[in-house]
Amino acid sequence: MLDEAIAEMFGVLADPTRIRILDALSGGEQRVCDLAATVGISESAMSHQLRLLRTARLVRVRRDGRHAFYALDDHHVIDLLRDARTHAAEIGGRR
Amino acid sequence: MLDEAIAEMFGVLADPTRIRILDALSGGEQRVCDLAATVGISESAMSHQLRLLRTARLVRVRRDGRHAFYALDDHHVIDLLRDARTHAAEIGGRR
DNA sequence: TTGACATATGAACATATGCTCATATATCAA
DNA sequence: TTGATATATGAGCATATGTTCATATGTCAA
Repeated sequence: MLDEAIAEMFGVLADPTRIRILDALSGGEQRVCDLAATVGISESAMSHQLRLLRTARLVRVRRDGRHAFYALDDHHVIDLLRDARTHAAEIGGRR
Repeated sequence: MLDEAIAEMFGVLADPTRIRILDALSGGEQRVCDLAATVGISESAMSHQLRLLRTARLVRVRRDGRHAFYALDDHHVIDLLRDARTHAAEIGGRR
């Protein structure tokens, strides 16, 4: 049953757009519109993606007036991305 | 461009069946038919899944006669699963 | 070689996913 | 309050994904 939860969280990470969003957030919190510009998708699409990331607890929101600042939720996200990068780099090197 | 590769590898991990396969393999190498029985899917489906895992370099094969023994490819796979489990457990605890 | 077993793969189908478009909600400035 | 801006969300569409069924390939025993 935990496998289901783990697969679900990997599923949220299984999209290049969302990886780019998390990359962008690794430098610190950012507003939705700035993230959209950085990543290169519409603000609507960004909102949809952020909802997924929020639901999966990969990011968290801090609201201030009419802005919403998103940030990485905890250190495990960083660890996961680092391990994934290391593995991907090794695969790439071996190929 | 690396984001694409990373997302692709997360995509391979984004399925409970494949997580169960990797779990099963964390105890050591296993034949296709045994894996199928353990995980509870047909041998055909298992073959398809193993091809995905093999292509993603998450598992490797050792062939011996008419059997094929599959095993986890490298330590990064273990690390990824461990981090994912830790994160998932924390989320579960917080919910 | 023949027949049985182990694994691999292609086609097809049903479901899931990410985007766009339209619209809703909320906050601030004038 | 009114208009502008920032974010959120529902519906719909096109594509991707996991399974089954059928079939192919390969190995061993008789």
